[in-house]
Amino acid sequence: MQNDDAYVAGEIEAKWQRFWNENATNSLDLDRVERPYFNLMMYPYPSAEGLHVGNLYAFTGADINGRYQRLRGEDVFEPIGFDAFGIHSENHALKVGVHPTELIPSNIANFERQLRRAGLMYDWTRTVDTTDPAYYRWTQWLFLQLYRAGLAEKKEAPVNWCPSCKTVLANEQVIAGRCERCGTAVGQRMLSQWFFKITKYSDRLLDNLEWIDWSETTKTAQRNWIGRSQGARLWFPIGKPGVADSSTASGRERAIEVFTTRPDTIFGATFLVLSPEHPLVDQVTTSDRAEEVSTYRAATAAQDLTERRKVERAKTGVFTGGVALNPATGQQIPIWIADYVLMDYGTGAIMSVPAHDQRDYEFATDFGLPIMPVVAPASLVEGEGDLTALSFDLGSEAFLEHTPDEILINSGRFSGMQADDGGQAIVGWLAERDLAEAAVNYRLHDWCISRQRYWGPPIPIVYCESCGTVPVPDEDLPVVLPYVEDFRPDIGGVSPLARAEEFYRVDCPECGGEARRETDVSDTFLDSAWYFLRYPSTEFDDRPFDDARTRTWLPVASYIGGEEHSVLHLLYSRFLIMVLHDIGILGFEEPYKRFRKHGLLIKEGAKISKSRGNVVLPDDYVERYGADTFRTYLMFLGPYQEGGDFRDRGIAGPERFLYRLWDSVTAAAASGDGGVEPDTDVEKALHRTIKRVTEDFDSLAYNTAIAALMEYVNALRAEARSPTLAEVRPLVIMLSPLAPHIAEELWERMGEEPSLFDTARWPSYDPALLEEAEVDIPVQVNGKLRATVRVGRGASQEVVQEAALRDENVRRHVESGDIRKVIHVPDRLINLVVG
RNA sequence: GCCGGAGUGGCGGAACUGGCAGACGCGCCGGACUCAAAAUCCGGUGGGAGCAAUCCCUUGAGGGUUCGAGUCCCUCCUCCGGCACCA
Repeated sequence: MQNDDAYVAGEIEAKWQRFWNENATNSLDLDRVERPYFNLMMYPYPSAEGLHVGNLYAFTGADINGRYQRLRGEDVFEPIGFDAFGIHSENHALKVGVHPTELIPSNIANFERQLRRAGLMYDWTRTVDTTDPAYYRWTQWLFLQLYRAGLAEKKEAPVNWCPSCKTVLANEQVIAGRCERCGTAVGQRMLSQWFFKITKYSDRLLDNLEWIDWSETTKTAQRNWIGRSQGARLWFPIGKPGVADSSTASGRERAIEVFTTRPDTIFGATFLVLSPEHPLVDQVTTSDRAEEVSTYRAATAAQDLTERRKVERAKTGVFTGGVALNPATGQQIPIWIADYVLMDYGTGAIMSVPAHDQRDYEFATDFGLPIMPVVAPASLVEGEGDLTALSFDLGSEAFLEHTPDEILINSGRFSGMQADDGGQAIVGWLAERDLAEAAVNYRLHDWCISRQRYWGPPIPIVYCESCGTVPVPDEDLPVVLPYVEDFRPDIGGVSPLARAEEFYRVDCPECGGEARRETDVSDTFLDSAWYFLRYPSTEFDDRPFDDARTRTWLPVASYIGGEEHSVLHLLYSRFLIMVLHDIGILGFEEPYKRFRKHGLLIKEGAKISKSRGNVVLPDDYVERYGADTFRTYLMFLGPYQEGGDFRDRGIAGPERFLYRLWDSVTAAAASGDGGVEPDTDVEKALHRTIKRVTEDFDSLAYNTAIAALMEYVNALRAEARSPTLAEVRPLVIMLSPLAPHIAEELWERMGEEPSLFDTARWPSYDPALLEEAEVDIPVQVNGKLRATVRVGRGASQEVVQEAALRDENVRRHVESGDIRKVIHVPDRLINLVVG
């Protein structure tokens, strides 16, 4: 039989989406708010394929938080935008042969359609599109802010070069030696590029992690990326064989600087190794070794970066013929070059301590260099007389333990000291001759932001013969990206814009003379480093962000996004906001008050990817089951912050749940509250549910929140009567963040004023109702469960024990001996220990 | 190698500060409705022994702490993520 009142998702969802649009339900007056709550989610790259189920998973979880906070009385601002510049978009445009200026608008339109259909609470009056000149004008302005603050500089440096994308990449965009975008092995080139000096902020980026409220895994990833190492810089004077004298050696002139985390091992440094690219190589190389050295350097230069950085590879290297003085021992030690020493970490040179570094050990073994242990466990050298001339057998590898109970040996007057203390003492001692200082080294590099590509904001700089590097004046912004027919990248490392003469030929803003524009564009990650600042100020075209608006809405209250951006976007935007804070533009230095990563969605145990052919298209599911069911299903799959496994069959659960809930609520709407006595059991169940759902929503535990709602609906259905409105009204409110359309419809059918999100308030629970008058106490005998007894809440041990001993099964197990001990946890458990 | 996170039924996953392991859902089995099927509804469902009451086993493996361990400690294995010839 056809039920007129049946739940038809498609119709209901269309109805409420229309309602939200017509009534501007999801827009708010940003200047008239009491409790601003900026609910941010990572804006998508608008791909041609359309919205990915992973996008929707991310957005839905964030949207639920936004709707929940709104019901709790927050003034929630939930915007969305499009990260439409960048290599990703451009590569796709190249592939399909359509100009990005045509492609992007249609992709964005498609995304918007899909997002609207999915029932997200976006304020569509405030979107951001990074390719809009009204937006990137301010991206360029930000570049100039950094330039003026001395934090942007152009320098010749070895940079990562992707031969397929034909552009440089930031370190953060090189994953395991390969291009983040296309997977091609990345090489190195010396090019003149614009860098942002993010390394100046290393310590602050690290230190603030202590107090910001972020997912712990994301913080860890950032810590690893910044890679702070505590140690020392040491200088090894370059010596001519037979000439230099350790007793007089001092100062840093003509010395090789190394960084080490283990200055305590310097007495064991038996040779130095320079990176083949090191600038002092020519200086130390003797004429008889010159040919071999240059051959080796050429071979290294020709090598693939991925290949070079493989740990398992056998060590190679050559002797330069040069020697240096070990400033601690006074001995001459040979200087080698080897490609296992990297120019882009530390100083590009190392002191080699083969006894206590596995790499150095292998190198020394292969090339017959001396190995001298200088650190030993205290237990090993106990009772030995002269620690200054002691050795021990290393076996076939370096001794690396580095525990507090190790002492120095073979280390002159430092022998016998605890290793770390000794290290400090040695640094102090060498510092007297200006040959050492305590130092910190970072893995983090300056952020290379130049891209030799087309699809990005032109870097707003002009080069003039007489004035040099000249920033484009603010009033001349934006430097509009010109339409060029042929936007293909150039193998020679020049931007496509370098072929557009009408673009780059320009008068110098200072002297009016002939000048040339910078033809590189900036990295997409600069666009996304600040987009959230723009959302509250989209209507202002004379400023990037309005002061008052920014004070009201920022920093962001809640940010939710994928972990893949732990070290790219999230690090860059923290850096940028710190800079803007320091130059007095912003009043805060961390952009996101709370950040939570969402998990990864997989399908039937496998990663979702195009190559696997298991891509899930949200449109199909939304069409078939409705957005509400699909949203609920996605959130039910597993803990939101850990991800879930998408299985087609599973969607039946949430689907049935919504049908049953619909039936219960429409039945209540039909019968009303009249004539039914309040049922204390149902009431208690309701209050328990409110507590659980509230706590779960606070911690983004949507899967268990849904389970709690299911249990409550099951409890309602177990009653012989129809539920009352009082029993279902809070249920509908709690459901609404998950399934907003059906909730609106039921809210209206219950006689309430739409929109629910304006007229409803999140329910509260009465703690008194959570407490049962009687509780079931598990009874254990020797830790094994033997019965449960029902006693009054707060019953004493005597009462519980007596009740327990009335149970036949318990008596049987106690019979065997005396009760020696009783563990009673009030209202929880009793354990009789029988011996 | 270093740093994080995780291993629980046939499956996805629950379990607060150490206190009834397996919530909720999928699937499966049985029943009702139906000429039949789908849908829906009701009941069952970790493994083993037993007619049953009940008992034994069970949270990656092995030890330990405890009256009591999925949860804490030690050793190990596997998987996922980050970093990685990083000095």
